[in-house]
Amino acid sequence: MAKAGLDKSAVIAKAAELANSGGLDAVTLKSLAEALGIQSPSLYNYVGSLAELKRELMLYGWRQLEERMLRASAGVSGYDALREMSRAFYKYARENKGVFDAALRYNKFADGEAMAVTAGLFDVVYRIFEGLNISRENAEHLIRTMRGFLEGFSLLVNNDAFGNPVSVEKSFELSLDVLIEGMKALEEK
Amino acid sequence: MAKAGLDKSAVIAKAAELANSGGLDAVTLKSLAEALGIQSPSLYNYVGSLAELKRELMLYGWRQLEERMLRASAGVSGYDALREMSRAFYKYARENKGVFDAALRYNKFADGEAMAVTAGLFDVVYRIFEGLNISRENAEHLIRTMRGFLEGFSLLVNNDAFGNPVSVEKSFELSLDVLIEGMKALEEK
DNA sequence: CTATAATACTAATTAGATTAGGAAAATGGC
DNA sequence: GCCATTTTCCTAATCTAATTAGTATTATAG
Repeated sequence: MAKAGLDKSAVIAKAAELANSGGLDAVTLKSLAEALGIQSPSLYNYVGSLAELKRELMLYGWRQLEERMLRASAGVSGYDALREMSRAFYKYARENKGVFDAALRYNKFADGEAMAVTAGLFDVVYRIFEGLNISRENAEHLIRTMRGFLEGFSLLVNNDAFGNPVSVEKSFELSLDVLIEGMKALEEK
Repeated sequence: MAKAGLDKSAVIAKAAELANSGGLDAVTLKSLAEALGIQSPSLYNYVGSLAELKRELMLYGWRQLEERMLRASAGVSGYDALREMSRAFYKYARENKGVFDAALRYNKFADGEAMAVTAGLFDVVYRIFEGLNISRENAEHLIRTMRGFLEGFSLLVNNDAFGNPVSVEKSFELSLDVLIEGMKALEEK
């Protein structure tokens, strides 16, 4: 049997592909092995279990998100940076449904590795908030507001949960307006 | 074999209990049957499959949410009603992690029954927004903003995704402030 | 050119969902 | 109260997917 010449990152990447095309539940060791042209037990050379594979997918998603968000906010500052970063987040979620689903579902502060992955992301976000004339304490809360909105809105869109035909893109932009105006109003008090 | 005297709603209720105590993944036909004191094949007298059971759990969650939100906003109007309703949503999510998870995960506008369940909920929300001096078109968008935030924030809290010790309750209240101030600012334009 | 490690395989086990077929309990009509 | 029907439950069997065990083959280091 010729070796397939795989490595862990290739396995994760293929799992990401499967997740994005068929949904996270379509990622099984069986389907993944088949997609890679090997037998499912062989996957244990790369991952410890199906659960671990999904966790890797979660980390993979957060790494990619960080990269996109970082890139999107480069060279921009203030509320524009916040907007650009939010759009990058949303765009990634829309274009990578399966991986995003994994990122959300296993989005826990359980261990060091998961924290390390999101730490970089937080650096970016904190830096943006520093340029926003917002107190450190409020920033802590408002970042949570943004996280909540971005993750929830993206999840809803990915689930086709908005039943009516009103433009989703417009809803997103208007939501950003509301959030930003709200933050500004808060600081003026 | 003495009959257990079950019916569909008792089965769903027990599934909800299992989901809330051990997480949605802890709900298997095996564990559910055991909790009910019957054998797993007997469950097919009440539900067509595991997938259908989870769907029922989703509907169960939305029905309960509607009831809570309706109750919370009774006798209140304007932005206070929005606040109370949001708090009721968040509270339910916090106190019913497993069911809420099911409600989110299967939150699609797939079929008539799912739409019927959430239709009542939307009536309540639309009525509140009518008292808010917000145009019908904007209301459509802002409801999505609120849904996004509420679902996302609740999910994050349930996943312990907020790693630092800053008060989550305060974050929630401040988020409502921001959202409401933002909406007001929007109307003043 | 060999020793070791890495990669892949087949075969077997396990858990859980589901199906098939049958027995016992409840129910409705008389 | 009694029978026919339906409902509820059971055991046995099947199926799919994860996982484990054990082995062969390919790569790689020296």
